Amino acid sequence: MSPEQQLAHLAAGAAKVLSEKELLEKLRLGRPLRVKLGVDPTAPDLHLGHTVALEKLRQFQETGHQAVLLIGDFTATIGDPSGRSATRPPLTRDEVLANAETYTDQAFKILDRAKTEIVYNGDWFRKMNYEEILRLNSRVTLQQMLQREDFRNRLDAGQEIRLHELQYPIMQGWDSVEIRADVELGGTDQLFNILVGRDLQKEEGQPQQVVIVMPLLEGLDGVRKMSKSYGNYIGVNDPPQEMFGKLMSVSDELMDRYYQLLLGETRDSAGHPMDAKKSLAAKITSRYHGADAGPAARADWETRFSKKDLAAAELPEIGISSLPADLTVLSLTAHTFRTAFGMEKSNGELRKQFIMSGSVQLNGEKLIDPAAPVAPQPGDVLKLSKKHAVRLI
RNA sequence: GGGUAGGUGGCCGAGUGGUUAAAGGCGGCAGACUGUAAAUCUGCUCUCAUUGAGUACGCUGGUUCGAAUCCAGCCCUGCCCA
Repeated sequence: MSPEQQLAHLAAGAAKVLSEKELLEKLRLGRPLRVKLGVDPTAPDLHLGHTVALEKLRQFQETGHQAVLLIGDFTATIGDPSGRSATRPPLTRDEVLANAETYTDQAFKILDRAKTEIVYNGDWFRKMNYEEILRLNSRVTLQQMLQREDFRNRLDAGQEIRLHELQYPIMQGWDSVEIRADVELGGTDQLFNILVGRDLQKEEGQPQQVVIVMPLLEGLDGVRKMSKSYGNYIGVNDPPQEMFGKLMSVSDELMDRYYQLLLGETRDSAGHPMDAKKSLAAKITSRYHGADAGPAARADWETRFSKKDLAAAELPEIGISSLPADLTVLSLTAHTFRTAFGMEKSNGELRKQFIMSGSVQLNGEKLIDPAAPVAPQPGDVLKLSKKHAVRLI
């Protein structure tokens, strides 16, 4: 590919490229560019929001450039204040390292492991002494930091900003110096941090990195960005059925967004929105679970939700022998939620919401008395809610 | 260091001695309707138990028959001043 073709390919879908001109110049150097993507292992699981930038990194990789995946093991113990209205609780080092492990494993569902350089910023930050930290800090002014929207907002709203949070952009910027990054990728919320990297590189006499920021992917609620802490995410490791199901629950508007950001396509507005959504869900499920997984999840989903044929659907199974003694509707419901779905529900919640509302059904028959004894047989289907059902074996 | 405002349930936010487990909103969950969409409607939303009980309004003590509400000390945050 010519530099010009590369440029078009690599800039596609970005919210902002600073600047295309600089990127073109770098591409014309004819050497592999060092493309940095920093990941913040504050949560172990990668979700589709992360994949937007990872996909872009892969495009660079496929075009012959060097992907540098920076694990922010040190910075994660601070917590990136980006886009946050409150201080984030810090993680311990062990938590961070454990997260980083699963994180990279999942990242390599997208990236080519053999061609990816992985670096940990703890490697340099842990060695810094106070003198060096002061020197680094002296290069940035408070005013510069306060240009950042989220700091500014918090300041204006009278919310606390702890000083260590101000360090985050500086540290992220220093990472770029250490890596000698030619390009840094990130979400739009990373723009400021990435720009700090440019400043620091300039001071160090390095060529400045090109900034490519990708749009932020909204989470399942369609409002806030996808994030583990909002609980509105689709994990890369979510099982196929769950992934498919979550995608089916998004609004039509959000579906269009997902088409654009995750598939790089525009949704065909001719067909029924539901069909478009099924197609989106199948494609994404296939992407992370293999080509067969999407169609399989789709067929399964249709059996279960379109035809409402629970008897024929793939369901989690629960052994009758594992059930507690003196089984009542209440204890059966609690046990099933816990073992099949890992959900702890209070008795009041189970009683009032699930049982007495008629949500809990055994083979389609409502079990509305929490205290009533039940004796499920092998093959019975226990439905807890529209989205939760199991087969007893 | 001084002054001042404040700290209420996941969040926001009422509440200033007693029907206050604490109005209202948001969020969340369940149901109806549907396309597991949107919109709408209904119910639930501290915990345990069948009516009932326990725990809860920054923390610790105190006043009182009774406190989220009054008093004292402490901790924390914002703002103004130094």
